[in-house]
Amino acid sequence: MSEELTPKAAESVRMHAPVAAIAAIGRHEGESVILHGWLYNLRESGKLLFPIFRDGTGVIQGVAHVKSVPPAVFDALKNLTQESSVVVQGKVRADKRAPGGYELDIEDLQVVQRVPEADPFPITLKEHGVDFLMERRHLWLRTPRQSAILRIRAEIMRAAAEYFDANGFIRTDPPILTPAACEGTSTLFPVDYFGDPAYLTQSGQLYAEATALALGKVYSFGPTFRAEKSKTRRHLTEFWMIEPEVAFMDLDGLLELAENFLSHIVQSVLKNRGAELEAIGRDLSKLQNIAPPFPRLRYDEAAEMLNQAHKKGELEQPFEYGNDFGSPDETWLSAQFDRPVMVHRYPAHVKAFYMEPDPEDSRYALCVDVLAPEGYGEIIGGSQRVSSFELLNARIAEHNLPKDAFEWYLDLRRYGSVPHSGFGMGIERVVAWICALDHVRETIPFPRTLHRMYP
RNA sequence: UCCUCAGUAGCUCAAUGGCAGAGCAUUCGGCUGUUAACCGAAGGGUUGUAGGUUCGAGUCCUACCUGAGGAGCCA
Repeated sequence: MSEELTPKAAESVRMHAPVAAIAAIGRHEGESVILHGWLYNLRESGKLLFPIFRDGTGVIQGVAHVKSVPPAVFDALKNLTQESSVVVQGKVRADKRAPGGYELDIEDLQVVQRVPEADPFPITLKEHGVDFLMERRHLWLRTPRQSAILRIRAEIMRAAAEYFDANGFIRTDPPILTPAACEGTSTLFPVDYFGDPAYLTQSGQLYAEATALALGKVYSFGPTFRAEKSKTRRHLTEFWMIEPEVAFMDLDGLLELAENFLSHIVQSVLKNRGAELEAIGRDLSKLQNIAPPFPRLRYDEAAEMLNQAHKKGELEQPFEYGNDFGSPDETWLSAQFDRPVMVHRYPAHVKAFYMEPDPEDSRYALCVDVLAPEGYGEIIGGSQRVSSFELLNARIAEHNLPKDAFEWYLDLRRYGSVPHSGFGMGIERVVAWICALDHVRETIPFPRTLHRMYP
């Protein structure tokens, strides 16, 4: 292998031009540039070749006529196979016929690795099934649509961290390995920790509460794991969550934080990744009106809306007051608004043990679920946390949780307890909504689902 | 865990119980502006597995395997 690379590296000495990224190639109009990339597709028409190159930033069509390039370059181009890696030099020319506005008049070509035709790149430009693509996720990522989604994902993560960093939050990441089940073992992945049982975290929240009482405003950002056998377009067993936690913040403050935070993310994606959104066919008008204030709905009001919807035949199943919303309920509710809707004050008994009861009516919890529009359902879940030692202690007992494992968590109420609130936002669901994808498996480079661990 | 659906060429899919097919991909040939280019030709099959019904099964029946969609649970 090394003897094959050496002469080719030497050959590149003959190329003299700046290396350009396709996304920014317009800056070099009229100039010769070098692209580092791969062959995306090759069309030919007699003595004219139209190779399309991609470099990870975009796609551009090259043009080579048999008389315009050296015979060796023409032959090498003509014999290129899909996804062969190349270094190509050409002159940038504006062309109205080109989708990106520019074409490359090819001058020189160095083939880094030619994909053999006996074993061609499996993902063609035609349709493929989900199973086939998921088995080849490592190659599927090279397609324009998938790489655009990953760029948008990266922008969502960047903008999310930017919002907190710019507003006085300190990033404090929780452990991934946790010593005990927080809310029952059934949803956790067990691991062997030097002979002792340990679990992959299903939420950093409890730890974020500790760091919030140390630092005031904090957030954590990392992977979380759920061993539930969920098999839907909204679930992964490994997903990324960003979780702010703020000391002295009540539920009203949390609602404001959530709407400002989400709006910042959407507006940042529109500003910095508009081209990618258009490339995947996103209707931008649906995102442009994502700005505060978001509609707020008490659980009771939402329940009433669901009942009316059922009477009108818009919902198949009747909603039973007192239950948590089912998936079809959330989908219907979120489709009623042009921006995320914040449903708050659920019945306490359907929510987690650590949620503060509403002082005006203790049957309700000071909690909120944020449902994304266009039927995307829950993207944020949060609450004001129980601040009373006595109440939290009683709740832990009621839920038959192992008290020893929660001693440190109770300490947070023994020593300088304050009202505090926080939420968790699932990154993949936000990416799915902003990109209008029908499945979260396309929102993360290598999804982990119930039946898939490869690649 | 439950419900529904699917599995045929490398891929996407056809085939009334009666000869295993098409488009794309690959190879060869043609074309000086192609836009998932097009035109012509070639190669390519243990119809998911096991059993059963039948003169005859890709097709009907049973079980299993694999995957997908949904429910529950959740972000």
